[in-house]
Amino acid sequence: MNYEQVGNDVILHNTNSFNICEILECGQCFRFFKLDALDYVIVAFSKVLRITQQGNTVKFHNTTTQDFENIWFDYFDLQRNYEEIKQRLCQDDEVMQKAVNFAGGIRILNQEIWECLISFIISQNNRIPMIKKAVNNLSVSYGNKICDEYYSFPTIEQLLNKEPEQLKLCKTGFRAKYICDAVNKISNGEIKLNEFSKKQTPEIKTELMSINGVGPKVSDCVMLFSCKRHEVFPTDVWIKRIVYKLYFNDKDVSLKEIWNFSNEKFGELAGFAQQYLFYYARENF
DNA sequence: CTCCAGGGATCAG
DNA sequence: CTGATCCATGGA
Repeated sequence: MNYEQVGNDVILHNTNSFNICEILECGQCFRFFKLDALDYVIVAFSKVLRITQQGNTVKFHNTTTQDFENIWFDYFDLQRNYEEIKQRLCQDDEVMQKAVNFAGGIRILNQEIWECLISFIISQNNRIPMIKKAVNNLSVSYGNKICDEYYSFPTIEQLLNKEPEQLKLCKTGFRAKYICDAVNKISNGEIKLNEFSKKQTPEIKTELMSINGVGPKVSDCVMLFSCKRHEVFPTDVWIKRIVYKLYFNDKDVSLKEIWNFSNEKFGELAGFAQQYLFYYARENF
């Protein structure tokens, strides 16, 4: 892979394991807008980025080499060798071979922790289109306008001292009080998001789960999608279904059995395996 | 109309 | 520790 600045765009050549549709639609991220097939607008880090793709050429519109190197390179996890990851996961595993064959262009985005946390709090018992709407409503109501109809996700300060009833206007529903609790615990220093990178995974999980409305699934998503903890295996209804069906011969198993299974089978690659399986399950069952 | 969604809190046994 | 019920909201 190599890249070059052409006018106002940065163009990636010879990109492998990269499909912008699969990356965005696989459920890890909620702040994007589809303009066309392989033509998306992403809002992250208070910036608006349009991406188009043709084959293994990816164009980042209206950006600079500086932003590409400082923000988007890590955001899209471009330093990681996904070919090797896929090869290791598919070794002696026909299920994973199908999943990877279906969507081998998935990459795990490295998102901002704060936004990721609030987004996945909203995700509980909710549907993806509704989650996207609620997150966007919060951004329009409390964030800053970046350009056109695009707004940055609100900062912690911008959500400070808001009542649950106010946040419900953004269609967050019963989760509004959970958002308030997250804001409070972070703003009073009880939870320090910027120290997560120094901590062990179980320690982060305990801290996240001290927030009302954050359980094992939401905390695993936050750790996988914004803390680079690839050994976790976020287990929701879809993952349960596909793991039963494809690995346990339709036998209903407990959460702990699924975690033990993923840990033994996928180990440090469990998070990647989860994304391939999740997208495969969502689109095919 | 009813049912349910990328879960988790709460309560009963 | 395991299971049932409820939660806002809106689309099917």
